[in-house]
Amino acid sequence: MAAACELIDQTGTDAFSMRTLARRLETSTATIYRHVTGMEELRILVVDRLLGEVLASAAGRPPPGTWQEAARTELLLFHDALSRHPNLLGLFASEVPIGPNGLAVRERTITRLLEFGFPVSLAARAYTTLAHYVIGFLAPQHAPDAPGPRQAAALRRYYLALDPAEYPSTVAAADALTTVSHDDEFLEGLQFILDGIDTALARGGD
Amino acid sequence: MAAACELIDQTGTDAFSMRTLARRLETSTATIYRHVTGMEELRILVVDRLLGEVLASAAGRPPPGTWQEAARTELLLFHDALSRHPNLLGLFASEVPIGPNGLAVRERTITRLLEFGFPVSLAARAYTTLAHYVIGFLAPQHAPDAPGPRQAAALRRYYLALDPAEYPSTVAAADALTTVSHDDEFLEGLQFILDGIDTALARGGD
DNA sequence: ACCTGAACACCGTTCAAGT
DNA sequence: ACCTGAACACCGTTCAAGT
Repeated sequence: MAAACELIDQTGTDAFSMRTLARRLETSTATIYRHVTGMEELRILVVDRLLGEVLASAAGRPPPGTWQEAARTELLLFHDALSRHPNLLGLFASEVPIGPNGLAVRERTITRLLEFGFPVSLAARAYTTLAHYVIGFLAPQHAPDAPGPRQAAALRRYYLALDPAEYPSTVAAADALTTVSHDDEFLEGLQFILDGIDTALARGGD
Repeated sequence: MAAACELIDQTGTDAFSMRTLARRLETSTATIYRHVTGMEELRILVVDRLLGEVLASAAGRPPPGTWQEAARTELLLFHDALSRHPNLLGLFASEVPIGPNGLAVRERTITRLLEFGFPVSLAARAYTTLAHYVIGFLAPQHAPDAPGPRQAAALRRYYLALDPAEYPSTVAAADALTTVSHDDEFLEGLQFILDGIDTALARGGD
């Protein structure tokens, strides 16, 4: 798993294959099949390894003062771990992570919400919504050879070059759509969701 | 593009390749390269074709009464189009869709928000957050041979079989996490975001 | 008991050679 | 001008054969 993570970190998802991994481990592809059932399990285990980092990075933190703080911290830890391993992003789109570390992260987040008095059903819906947001936010970033800011600048130029008669709103919003920093955009979108959950909580959380 | 969409609809993303497409079109792969630059452009064009369906399905609808209604309608049209072509889901994770139909859908959604008095910056942030949510919500669904409900039932059994001492919150929330219908879950998560945007709008939308 | 070369059935992409 | 067979450099996965 360590070798697989390193390989993806260094060369990207596309160059990662059973064969390149076997070469790095100085063994053969057939030997890898003695440890995992196939490519799919390999990817699941790599994802779970990253979630292990998320789990570890939370150790020793002071307990959160509010549920919003708790939720924001959880999401930011996940966001930060993926920032350290941007090439792993593409692995998250396909499945609900249910490896040991995935379970532990989900358990911790839901527990935090319940501790702050959330009804179980609201905690569950809040959790899944937040999880969907963070996946959706991070998924497009892993486009090959898109180092982020450069892509945003290109997108901005593309929007600004559109015919303002046909696309008035897009042209007007070009800056707002593209020049907000990655981290700020993440936090601002997150705040919408947290405020919406707050509204539901105030209503009684049914 | 029609052949490519059909092929993916019928056989899934995995079985879709230059070779299978060429076979269906009764031509050779090299001929396809006379019309598109490669696999990536092909995927972008297929995505844009689906967004064309989204655009068309909105024609002739009555104008929305509130901005929440407008936003919900836009997102539901997108959601419905993907429900008709679940196998196309996997194509959405990788890039911001900027084909002609992608541009038109974005333009229409942002325009609606501006018409209801949104400041440009809030409209842009609302749009990107909603887009990220819908992508993140739909992305995991396209797992191969996962027909949805069956997978949810399996996930529920998996959660319920966990050690309640180690995963108390996950076990307690197992039902809430897995038995809500796909559509309801989508709408409930969406409502969090809409309420959060409402809060920002009431604050003045800065 | 553990490992692996070689094979099988695939990929995306290119290009010299045909019509 | 348009099309394509065949090639190139790859895949994931399997298994008979070796140590």
